[in-house]
Amino acid sequence: MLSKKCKYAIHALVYLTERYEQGPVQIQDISEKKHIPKKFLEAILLELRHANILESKKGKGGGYYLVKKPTDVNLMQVMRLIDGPIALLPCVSINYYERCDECKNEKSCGIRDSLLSVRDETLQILSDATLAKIVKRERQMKLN
Amino acid sequence: MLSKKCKYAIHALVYLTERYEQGPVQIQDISEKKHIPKKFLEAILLELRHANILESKKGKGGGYYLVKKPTDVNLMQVMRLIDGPIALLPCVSINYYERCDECKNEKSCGIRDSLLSVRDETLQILSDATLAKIVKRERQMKLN
DNA sequence: TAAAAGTCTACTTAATCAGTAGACTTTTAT
DNA sequence: ATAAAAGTCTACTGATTAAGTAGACTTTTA
Repeated sequence: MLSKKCKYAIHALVYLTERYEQGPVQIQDISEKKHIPKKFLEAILLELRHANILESKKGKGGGYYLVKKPTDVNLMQVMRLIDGPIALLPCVSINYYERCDECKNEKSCGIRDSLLSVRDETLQILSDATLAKIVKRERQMKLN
Repeated sequence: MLSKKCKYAIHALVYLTERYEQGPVQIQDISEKKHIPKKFLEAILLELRHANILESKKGKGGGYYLVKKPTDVNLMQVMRLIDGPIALLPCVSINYYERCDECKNEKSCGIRDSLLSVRDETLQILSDATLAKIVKRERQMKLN
């Protein structure tokens, strides 16, 4: 399961994508509309800013806004940033690889094989899910 | 990520599958061969027995053995049993469903859609990964 | 009947999750 | 100039879970 932090991050990003290039949005605003604890949200947005996904403007009239293009941010990136590994075991992880004690030979591990497939399929779907696509899908859905 | 407990459970099951219908295998044996802390392994095997995947024999010459057929036990079952939900969010979970506060309308949630795909693909792969297939794959791999 | 096995309850210890508090800095409108 | 509005940053807190451990107990068999 994703952490709540990650879920909040995604929802905040979707909110900011809906307001892309419309000036800064205040934390307070996002917090209220998306029901995310304000203080917690502050920390999350800061993290997204440090990753150069968001930028902020301080002072009155300030707030957060998306600097990357909505087509250039996807769920894989966000999940990796906030929650870390996507793979189900360290021995099939790309960014957090660690050898597995239980098997002498990784090549002949029958478990690894399936979990590699899961990882690949998951990465495929998540990297295809850009903020642009998510928001587009929501707008289309709402027409029905 | 899977818990270590779940990883241990899978490795123990594979070990018992390799010895299917060859009489009980002692905890000590599994523990040593698979490098799993014995006391921890005891708890895991007990859980698998309560789920009617394993059966045990007490007393001297006792141990654990697989009662379900190796074709009837798959990674989806084991992961659900030990770690719980497979889905990445409660709102896309089959067995642990919970409504998501952030979206007014679940149908029009653009995030949900991708995570449903991830869940479906994952379940597909994991339920196809039976103990029989895993062991078969290992045996074939070892020939090379 | 002793030794070998699994069973069960109850700890423990460390890490992570999900936040909160509060002082600080920057910016803008008056 | 300065008050108010905004984000920044460090440090804490409390609850839960992960990963085991201890130890007494029961069952079986040679």
